[in-house]
Amino acid sequence: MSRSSALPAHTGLAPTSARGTRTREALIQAARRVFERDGFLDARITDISAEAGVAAGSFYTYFTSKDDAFAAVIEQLGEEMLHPRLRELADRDDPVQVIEAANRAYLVVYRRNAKLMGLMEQVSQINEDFRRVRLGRTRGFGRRNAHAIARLQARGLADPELDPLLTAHALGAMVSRMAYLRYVQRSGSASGEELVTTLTRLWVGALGISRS
Amino acid sequence: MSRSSALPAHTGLAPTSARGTRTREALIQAARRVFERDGFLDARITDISAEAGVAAGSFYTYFTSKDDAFAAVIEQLGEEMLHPRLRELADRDDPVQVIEAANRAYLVVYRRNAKLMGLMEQVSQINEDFRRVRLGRTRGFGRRNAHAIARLQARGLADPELDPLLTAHALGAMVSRMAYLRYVQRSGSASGEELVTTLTRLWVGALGISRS
Amino acid sequence: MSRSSALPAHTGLAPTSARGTRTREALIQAARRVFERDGFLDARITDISAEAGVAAGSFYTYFTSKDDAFAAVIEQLGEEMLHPRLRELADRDDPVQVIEAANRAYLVVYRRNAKLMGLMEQVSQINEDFRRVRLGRTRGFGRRNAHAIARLQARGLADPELDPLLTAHALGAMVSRMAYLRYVQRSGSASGEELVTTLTRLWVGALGISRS
Amino acid sequence: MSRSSALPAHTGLAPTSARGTRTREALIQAARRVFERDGFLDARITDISAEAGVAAGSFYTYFTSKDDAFAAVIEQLGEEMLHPRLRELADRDDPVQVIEAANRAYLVVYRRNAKLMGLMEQVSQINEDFRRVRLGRTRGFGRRNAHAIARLQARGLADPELDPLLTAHALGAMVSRMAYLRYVQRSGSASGEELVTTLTRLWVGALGISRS
DNA sequence: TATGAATGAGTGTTCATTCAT
DNA sequence: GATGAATGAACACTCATTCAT
Repeated sequence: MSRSSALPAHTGLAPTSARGTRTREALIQAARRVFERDGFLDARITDISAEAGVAAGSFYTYFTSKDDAFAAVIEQLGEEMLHPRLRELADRDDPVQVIEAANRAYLVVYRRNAKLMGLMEQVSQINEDFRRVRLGRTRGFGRRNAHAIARLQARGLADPELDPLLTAHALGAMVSRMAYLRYVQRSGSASGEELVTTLTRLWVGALGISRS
Repeated sequence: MSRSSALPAHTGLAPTSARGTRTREALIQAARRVFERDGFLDARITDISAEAGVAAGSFYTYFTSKDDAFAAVIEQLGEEMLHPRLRELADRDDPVQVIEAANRAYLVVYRRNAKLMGLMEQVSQINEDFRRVRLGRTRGFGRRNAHAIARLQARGLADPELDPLLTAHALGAMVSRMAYLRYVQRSGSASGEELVTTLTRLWVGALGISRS
Repeated sequence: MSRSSALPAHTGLAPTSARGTRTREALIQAARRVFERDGFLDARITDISAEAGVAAGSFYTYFTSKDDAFAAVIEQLGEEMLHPRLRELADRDDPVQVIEAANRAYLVVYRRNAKLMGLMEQVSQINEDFRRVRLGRTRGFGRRNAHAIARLQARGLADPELDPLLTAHALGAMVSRMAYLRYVQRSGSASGEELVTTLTRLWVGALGISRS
Repeated sequence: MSRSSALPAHTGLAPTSARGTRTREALIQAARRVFERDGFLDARITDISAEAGVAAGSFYTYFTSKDDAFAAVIEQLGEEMLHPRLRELADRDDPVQVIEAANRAYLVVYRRNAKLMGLMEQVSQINEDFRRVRLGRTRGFGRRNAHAIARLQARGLADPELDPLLTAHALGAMVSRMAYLRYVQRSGSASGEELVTTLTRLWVGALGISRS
């Protein structure tokens, strides 16, 4: 999935000179700082320009709007880290270990990018384009995890009664929401390992995986 | 729990006359319609006044701000319906039935108030006060459900290894997020009963409740 | 000079009942308090009504506007106390004593009504009507004092070269401005007696009255 | 005395380009015209912008508020011309000539800037900051003139009984108030020279300077 | 490319005043 | 007379976006 189809269209100039590349990069970094500091709504274009050390007008040399700049910031995150994924759930692997590894990896990355994840959450509620993009990603991850769950069912390792897609969405939502509550809202005092342990145990139980 | 402790302070006049009560009520209904139609950010005070059939200034007779009006709209929801709750988990009841009833009740109410629930989600991302209020409620429900889970553990019906509070939060988050995705984002095509069935099965499995 | 010709026309109802008289009086007292507390510009009609313990609309039963209410407040002062006046400068009196008595009397009254005098100063700068009224009074006092000065000149007691009217205005302005600076602006630390002594000495010297 | 200590803080941008300087200057001139025409309270920001031939928003590029713009207008006056001052009262000079020169100079400047002086008077009654600034200036001039009077006393030329500071304030107030009445309020018909003659004679007599 | 001044549409908010009850 | 809810004109101010230099 190319970025251009996933995120709001970017129509600012693609920098051709080294100087341009530098300015653009400075603006993206500045935008990230300002967004994280003030939130998306309160972030002003002039603040971003000032933070980047360029004139107000220069912003529009590289971005068409605040949304556009936000898209550029988000792009850095990479889509891979936006959802927990049961990678490489090879048939010979221990599913519990795979689940635990996926949850741990997700939480670690989430925590490291907590400010930005919170921003994503915020902007998704404000901007229709981002909401759509985000929903698309959520569905994609749901499908992939659903596939992994179906494999577990086929191997007789998971509760065959469960709808794989609904289950994948529900368990994914559980993990990402807990990460949001803990690392963005700073709710609770659980350590990362406590979260991993509990969430994994919930996954395993929910999927009906026997702990042999 | 008194409203004043749960929602941002309201400082507009409390109407003393019947006419005032009527106008205030008309404004709240109008605000709800405008919020649901345009979203919180795009809702304009004048639109609300116009929708209520009163002069622009009359809005300020009853509300101090858009936030204040939103709080009045939300108040109608009542806190009880904002989270799934394991009510009356009496020791003699079948826990599976209790869980299923709680999930069903929650999803039904959520669906009926989907627009408003989506607004809550949005405003919580925009307004610090609402975010705080919401987080407080989430924690309250978490504590209560944690208590119910601990009871199940004490009765030997639920996995004793699980941390009751984390578990309560995680499973609650799973349900509310699925409701949000299905009824606000309109993602997927699952029926309400399919959601109830799957979510309940996930709860039961996750908690390690044996289906006798 | 009748009040009605000197102050902005009052068109509110003249109260006919005892109850009406009481309400009107309460509003005047409330207006004075609010004006003194908030200044003329920041005083709101509703504040005055509230301070008087009546409904907002009742204000207009007795006054047509904020200006009108202010006029009613000012009326209490009486015009006599607004300027220093050389009263009873009988030919047989010692002019120095007369001047000193006039200055002392003025300063004492000014000090007692300092808040209101400051308001007068303020409103005169804001409201054309009051400015005119005030200027008319100033001129009236100037004429009367000019007459007294001319009498002193005729008796060979005052510098015959001085223009009586200009002199009367100038010395009057000196006293009233000092009172304003000291009691409204709270500038300086001079006592009332120090002011009287110095101002009187300045008058006497300025008029060329020999201290026999 | 730096401007920043004397006038309310200015927080608008300082123009860096020639164009900006021109626009700012145009706005100040426009503000002066509008203030003089409509008075401070009735002057609207949009009128000032329109008068300057710029867009409404441009006002805020250079000023933060109406107060701020007024401060910029006033700055042009310069503090020197705001009060009569006994300059260069060298010991060998004839004090009467010095006093007369000071009064004449003050009245001439006052008359030339009468509209603005009236505005100062008005705004000082409305705006706390300006009131304070103005009072500070009044005190400064009072101190300087008090010093000059003390020198005259030391030389045996002025009444030694007079308190120099009170006297300086009183005589200064007399002159500035007469200028206000004559040139702002347009009271009376005295010519400038008549004012100078009378005021100087009053000063000289009040100070007890013998006309040798 | 960079600059930064200029633009101007868009809306919240106040509060004196009116008037139905 | 008293009430207090309703009115609506009026204006300041922001800030994304443009564009001449």
